[in-house]
Amino acid sequence: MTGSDVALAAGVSRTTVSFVLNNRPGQSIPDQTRRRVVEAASRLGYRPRAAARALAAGRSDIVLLSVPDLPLGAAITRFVEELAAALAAHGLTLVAHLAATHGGGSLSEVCASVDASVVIGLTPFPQRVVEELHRSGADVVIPTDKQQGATFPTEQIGRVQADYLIAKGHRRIGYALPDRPELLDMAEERLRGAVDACADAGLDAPITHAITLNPAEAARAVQRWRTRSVTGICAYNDEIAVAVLAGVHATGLTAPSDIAVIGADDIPTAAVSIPALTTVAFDLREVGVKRAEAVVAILSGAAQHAPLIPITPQVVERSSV
Amino acid sequence: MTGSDVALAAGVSRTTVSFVLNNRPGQSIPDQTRRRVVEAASRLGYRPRAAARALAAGRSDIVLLSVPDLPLGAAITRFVEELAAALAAHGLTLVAHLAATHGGGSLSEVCASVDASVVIGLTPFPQRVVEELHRSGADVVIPTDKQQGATFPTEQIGRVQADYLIAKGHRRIGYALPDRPELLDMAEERLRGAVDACADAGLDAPITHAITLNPAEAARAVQRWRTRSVTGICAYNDEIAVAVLAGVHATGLTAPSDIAVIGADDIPTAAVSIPALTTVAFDLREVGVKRAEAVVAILSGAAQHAPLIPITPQVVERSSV
DNA sequence: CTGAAAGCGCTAACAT
DNA sequence: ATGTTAGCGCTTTCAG
Repeated sequence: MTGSDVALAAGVSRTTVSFVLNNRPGQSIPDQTRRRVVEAASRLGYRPRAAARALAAGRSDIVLLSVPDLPLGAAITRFVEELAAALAAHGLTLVAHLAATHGGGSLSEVCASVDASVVIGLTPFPQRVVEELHRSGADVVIPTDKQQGATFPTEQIGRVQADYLIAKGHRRIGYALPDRPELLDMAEERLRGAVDACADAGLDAPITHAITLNPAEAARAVQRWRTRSVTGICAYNDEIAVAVLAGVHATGLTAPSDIAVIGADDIPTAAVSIPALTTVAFDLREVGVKRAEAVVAILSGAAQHAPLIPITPQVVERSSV
Repeated sequence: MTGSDVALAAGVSRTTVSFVLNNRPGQSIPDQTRRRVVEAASRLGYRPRAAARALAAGRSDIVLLSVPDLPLGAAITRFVEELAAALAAHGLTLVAHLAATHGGGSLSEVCASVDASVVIGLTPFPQRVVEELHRSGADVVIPTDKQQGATFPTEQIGRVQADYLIAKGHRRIGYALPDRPELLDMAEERLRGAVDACADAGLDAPITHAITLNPAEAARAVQRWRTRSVTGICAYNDEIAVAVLAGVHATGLTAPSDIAVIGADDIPTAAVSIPALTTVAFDLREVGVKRAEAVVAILSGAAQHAPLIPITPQVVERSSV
């Protein structure tokens, strides 16, 4: 099933087939001919061979998304779906590279193997990786270290958490950090928002503790917060929040009366934790389509870098605060 | 940086470059020449262009994994990593297609766009989708409806759950099904294992209830189980298990004294639920490498279909049973 | 043992 | 407005 077959079947030349199937602008092809070609193509079940197209055009229509193994929950899924759909609308195809350590190495190899034109990450790629990626054939890599922050700025979520606690009357805030080092980058960003919120409210910066997913260890952290008279905890995410909740339970305390905790991400189990977890949710769907637009703009030379896309986190009130 | 550049730099022909870089067997190339080529290639940072290679060879080295949006937890991540690594060892590259509904449609489009030679799913592809995929250029698609079951059989996990409960003295078992319809296929497989275990022990089949991630609704299910004197619940997965736990708490009961619950998957938060969730974990790493071997075997014509790969689930004892 | 030559299926100048 | 032609970078018979 090649383009020539279609040309033959439609009684036109190969070029014409290419023109109409790619909807090449600046060509005035009679609707009559156009229709014949389209009809022949679909009748024959013609699918252009991606490799040939990429080779000839000098660039593929593959967008590679580097997905770190992070528990971002359903939000990230929606983001990916929306991104894929929006990209597809522009003729681009999204595939993902799942890696525990989203460093360089395997990513650039995959990039070369799939002949990706664009590589997208959730957090900025270090300059070293960016160069590696370009060497592997990527035309555009976003986000990069230099030009901007993460795909979407997550300080907002730390800020919303702290603001909520503060509005509820808490004056001494704690921040529960994850213990997994890969999460630290993202955690610091979220923490920053909480720090700012406290500063704006004239409060001390949150007292941080790293939390392990283990009730006994979480209990220790809770105790330390208590001795510093912390009454409200912002957790990096819902997993950590649930661990903190386990910690307060293990120390014989109860949330929210003794200590309030607010999570982030609104994972499915947040609603069924004990007590039900108050958390902040955010919708990444719009980020997905905005990202896609940015990619298209850069690819077409209409833009240099992808803009930062704000998110608007919203607290989901349940009973842990 | 093309193959000709390397040939020029190494003072050999293009053909020779291709031969040594691909380690083509049946050619006796002097180590001297071989070394010169390799050296030149690495010095120039040569990367063969995937599109050109795929076009000429008639097949790419891309393996596409269809990842449904299911909360399979960390296990799946390990599987993907291992699969990717094992595939890479054979010169194949793994990329993922993330889709909420892992039906046909977009999958086959992505397959065509990335020019994948192999498409792998977690659960069997319906015959219709298999054909679509082949039309999109996939040489091998696994698992298919006809030939075998899922990539790894998960009945085992239902069986292990029920066996554990039975060993603890429970005679009336309940099974907590997810309410999301996309999960039903997999849930039924797991349930089947529990049903078998009960049958083998001479017990009635588990009483099933669909569970929503919502304490009040879960409580209703718990009450119904109670009136049927169920004392032990197997949950489809840990999320559902945590919801059941919330249900027993909401009805004023406590686990495990009033009712025991065992989950599946061992998600990170299982350790910090209240009470800590007893669950069954399984290691998919070996499945990953076995799958990769099967793919290579099929691609080389040494095998027809991929074998079913057994998993050995193990219960992680905590305090909900 | 190495090189020359013919495409793989498609795009894009260039010609008609 | 359509067809002709020349590659894209690589693999792979087939000669030398």
